[in-house]
Amino acid sequence: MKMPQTMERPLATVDVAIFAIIDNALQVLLVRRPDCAGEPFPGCWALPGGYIDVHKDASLEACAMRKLREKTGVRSPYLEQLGSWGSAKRDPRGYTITCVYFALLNAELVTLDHSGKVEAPTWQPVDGDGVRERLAFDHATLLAAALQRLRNKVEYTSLPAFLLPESFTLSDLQSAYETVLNRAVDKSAFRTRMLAADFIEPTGEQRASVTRPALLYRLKVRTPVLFPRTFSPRGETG
Amino acid sequence: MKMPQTMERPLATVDVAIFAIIDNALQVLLVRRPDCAGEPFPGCWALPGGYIDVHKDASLEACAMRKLREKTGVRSPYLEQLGSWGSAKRDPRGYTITCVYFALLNAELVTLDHSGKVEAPTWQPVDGDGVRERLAFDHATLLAAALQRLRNKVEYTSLPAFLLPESFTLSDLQSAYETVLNRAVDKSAFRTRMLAADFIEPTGEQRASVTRPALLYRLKVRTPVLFPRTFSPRGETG
DNA sequence: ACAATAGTGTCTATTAGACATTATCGA
DNA sequence: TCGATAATGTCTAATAGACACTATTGT
Repeated sequence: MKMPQTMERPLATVDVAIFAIIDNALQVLLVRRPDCAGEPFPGCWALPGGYIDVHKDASLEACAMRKLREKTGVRSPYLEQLGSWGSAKRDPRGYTITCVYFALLNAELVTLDHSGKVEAPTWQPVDGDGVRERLAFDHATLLAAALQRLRNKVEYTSLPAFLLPESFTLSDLQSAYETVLNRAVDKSAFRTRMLAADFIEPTGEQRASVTRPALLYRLKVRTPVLFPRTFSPRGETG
Repeated sequence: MKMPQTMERPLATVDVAIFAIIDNALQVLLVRRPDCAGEPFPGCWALPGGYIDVHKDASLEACAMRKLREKTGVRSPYLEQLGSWGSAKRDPRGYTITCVYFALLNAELVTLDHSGKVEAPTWQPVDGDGVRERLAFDHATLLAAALQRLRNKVEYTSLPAFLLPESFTLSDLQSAYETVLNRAVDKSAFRTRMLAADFIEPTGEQRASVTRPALLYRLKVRTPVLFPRTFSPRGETG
């Protein structure tokens, strides 16, 4: 075995798929690749990300958190490692490894860097397994994997709660589930399940409305909870 | 942003947690670190792994497969990416990133490299969240994460089937589940669930025995299936 | 016949899902 | 009073779990 000092080292990056619900639709934050000579995929849309800085980033998660904070200003989103991709071909500049994270956050907390630069991050609605725009590198694959993980987990976890503001109603929560799942769920079963899972608690406040006011809830725990079953219409098993 | 060519690149490795059932116990394959000057953790137990070879390893999974094949001779185990860990401190030689995989295989397929070298791989029984021996680097953390993922998934997937030989009885399968879960499961419910999940099929053969012979089954699909519910004793929800 | 394991049947508590009904607000 | 949404109640089909029972082999 060669010594590590003489091994040819792959490039290492971190990319982040940042999701939020905007206008009742699941959206993902994208940036534009720089349009300079020598840069691959110039002007193309891509997931936010970049090289790991071995001096700044104490860990992979810290690196993902840094990139997320740089683009959105948000400091404490839900952040989960999705997986890593590595090959000689995914980047024309050579063998690269990317560690991909996905984040869920409430869009109201985001202050986008609207410096007017063309690279400025932009929300794009999710359409099927990705977005309408063509993405740089293998980012379409990464985004599809993130969406698959998200939709899969939403069936049996409290993840959509992290797309909501601090306090929310059960109807808000149900709407978040329905947006991500892209289908309606039964109200009664939904409420029973959410309350049984015991991860939210009433704030004591109500939300005023032109109709009957709804009780407001907040998260009891910052970590997602798992439900013992998946959502499934009657009769389906799996 | 610095150019990639001038960026300080972290070292990139792949480690594999390889599990099998031996003597009715879950065991993991470990190697010894070389006992040379300059090597960190000399003579210490560790997960099999090593540097990514940008010329040999077309992808991360190919790299994991290569390391697994080198240690066990097995070519088609169940292999799943667990996650990646990276920091400046996990290896005294500098900032490293490791992509960790876990593999499930049938111990009978394995031909260990018994060259007599002290680095030769050895099966060690899983004990709680790890093994009795102290592990090099942060491998105790990696192994604990692999065990947690495995045990978690066993509650709602067909993963234990990959620990069995080509053909097996339902009792074999149940035993594999019970070994990994470290608890008994009800026979009737277990059989109903396995057959309903429709991922195994009878081979048409029976296994002769001193008692009533059992029907043999084989996997219908190479990929694991998900059950709509977790195993759970009556009344528990979660 | 017996021991031992394979495989099935029965019963019940639980609960998801479907949907109807009631509650509470502003206008 | 009415419209709209919040919240709860009722009914039923499905099923997991517990456990008893039957089936099939070698000795």
